[in-house]
Amino acid sequence: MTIEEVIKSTVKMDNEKKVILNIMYTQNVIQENFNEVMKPHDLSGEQYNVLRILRGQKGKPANMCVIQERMLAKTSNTTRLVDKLLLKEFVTRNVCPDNRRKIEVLITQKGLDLLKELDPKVDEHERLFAKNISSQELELLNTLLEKYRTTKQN
Amino acid sequence: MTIEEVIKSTVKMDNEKKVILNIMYTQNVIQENFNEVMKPHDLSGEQYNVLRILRGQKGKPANMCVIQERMLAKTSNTTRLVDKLLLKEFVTRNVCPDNRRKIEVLITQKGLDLLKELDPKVDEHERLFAKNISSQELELLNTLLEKYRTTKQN
DNA sequence: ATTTAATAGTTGTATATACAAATGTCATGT
DNA sequence: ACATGACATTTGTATATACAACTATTAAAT
Repeated sequence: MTIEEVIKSTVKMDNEKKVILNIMYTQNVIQENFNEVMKPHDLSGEQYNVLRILRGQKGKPANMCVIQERMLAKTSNTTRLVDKLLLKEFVTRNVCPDNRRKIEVLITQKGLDLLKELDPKVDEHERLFAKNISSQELELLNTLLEKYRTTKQN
Repeated sequence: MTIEEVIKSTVKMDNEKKVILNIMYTQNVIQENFNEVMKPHDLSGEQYNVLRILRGQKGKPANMCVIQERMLAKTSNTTRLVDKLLLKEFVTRNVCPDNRRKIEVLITQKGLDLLKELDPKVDEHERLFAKNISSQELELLNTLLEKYRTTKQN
């Protein structure tokens, strides 16, 4: 389905506009599919993202800054995401003894178990769309997106 | 900046995962930039989107269904978006006389004036990223995104 | 030692997203 | 006419995003 069909546009659109709509809409499709994967586990996509970051720490505690800078959506509110994960006992949160401004967030065994259960589902989700294009095209798509978003200063 | 640098990942990531992160992050970058354009006018990106759809109706009233199906984010709440636009007097809302279940939403002159003022800024926003790649690459990017998101039933 | 600035995180408010339930209206069958 | 189901929209609730204001702590300057 072309992006014109998606938004039921009848007028001709130039490629500059089309690419923006294509990126926005594709992100939407991916996200909706991902949320479907998470839904049976009562986890939002963003909460999953935080858990994944914490696992990546490999036992080293992460403070809020670290979580924030590893997230895709740089403006999301880490405090409240961690609140939700704390309620579900997927993480622990403690004041850092060396610097009491900082917080040490750690993933619990319960959190690690959940991630392990989710791993194959997430892998499948990633392959679902990727298998629509060849591996050369996949690599090209990555290169083009990176190039597209990197605005040269001048 | 590669996506690995963005999320400060040290481990090797396969292209299936990378492309998802690239799409998600690129959408984020575009959206943040777009919100910056809208901010001085106290308009959210989604409110702008509804106004743009209404202008596209060329005087023909749009009901909620029509607005919804033309929006990129298919699950967004049109009622409340229109509420906000109504408060700012950018649209009118009336019950459809032929079918009282339906609502006729129309853009006002004030709304049209605002869009006219925004047009050049939106054009500039679209070109900002597009000029990072050639027109052939732009076309290729559109094709790849479309192909990527279109999952074959089987 | 005290002020000032920087840093880390939390909280408040408005808006948007996601989804289910509820309301009101219309179309159809009997 | 009345019940039933479909349709169009609204409302409620939980979560997330965007952003500014606030609190607490630490570091630096004098």
